[in-house]
Amino acid sequence: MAGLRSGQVATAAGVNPQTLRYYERRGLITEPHRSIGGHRMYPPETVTILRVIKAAQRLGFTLDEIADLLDATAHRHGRRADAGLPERARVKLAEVDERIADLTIIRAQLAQAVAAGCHDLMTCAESPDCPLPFAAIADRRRAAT
Amino acid sequence: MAGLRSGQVATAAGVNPQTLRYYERRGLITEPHRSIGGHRMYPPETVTILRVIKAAQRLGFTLDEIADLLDATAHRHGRRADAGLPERARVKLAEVDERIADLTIIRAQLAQAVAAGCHDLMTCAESPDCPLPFAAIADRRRAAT
DNA sequence: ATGTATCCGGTACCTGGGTACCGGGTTACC
DNA sequence: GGTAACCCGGTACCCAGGTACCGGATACAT
Repeated sequence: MAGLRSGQVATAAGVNPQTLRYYERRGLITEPHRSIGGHRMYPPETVTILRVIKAAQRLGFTLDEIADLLDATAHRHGRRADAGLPERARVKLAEVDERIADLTIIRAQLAQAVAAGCHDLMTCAESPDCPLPFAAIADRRRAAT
Repeated sequence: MAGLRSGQVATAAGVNPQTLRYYERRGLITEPHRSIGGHRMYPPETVTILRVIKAAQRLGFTLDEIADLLDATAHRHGRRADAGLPERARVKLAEVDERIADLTIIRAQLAQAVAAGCHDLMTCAESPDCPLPFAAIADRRRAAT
């Protein structure tokens, strides 16, 4: 009846016990009941929630986004301007596509450098024959995930 | 004759002036000469070096790797067990391929979630019909860049 | 010679997602 | 009822790659 202790939950979900407290601070899991002595006693579904969090992380959602998503789930009585899962998944999908496109360009450049036999960055930088883009795209900063 | 001041170099290379000092600490650029008053006076090729660094970063090399690469360039009198640019580029290329493969799987899962019309993570987690992998792969941790 | 722009070193802070350590209190099992 | 294993809150630290702030000194143009 009492519930699971933090160590049990952590083991069952495959996470570090500290992570539970961290997620609690971040608002990803709700504060569990406490034993008389102050120890956290978790309901069993917490393990599922943790698995959901980990699955969502693998899909590229940040902890903040996941918190929102779980929140939206929790009190899903209608309106709530923030988009639900389907919408967010579509947005994330677009982000992933963009990231793949970025990496594909990078891949091509690396392949060219290998093919051209660039043996030294500084020499390449001064040679007009080097395929590497030293003339910086410079501006499109911070690629995601 | 004196050389460029840090602000001039930073502007020319499109980086923050603080970044120059940071790179110096990290061993990416060598300590420049100083004016009588102690101000750094850079040789003009520093701008090229910075562009090279930025280009290499875009290709996915870390600052430590770039430091090594520039180092290897600098005193390239023969032996030196650490691989040169061609070898490193091949390794990095493989890493990028792996990352693209990862993202492709993620992309497919997101697309499935969208197609299946998953509307709520917690509900999905309990439904056997949901395509999302809640039963964690869990172990293959920390995907790169 | 003076005003303004720039630079100095040192230190602290940022993002994101945790992990580690501490001294002391609680539970569980025999 | 002892004792081992666990948990508490609080704080500090980790990764990478920077950025920001500070008081004071320098450089350069006039």
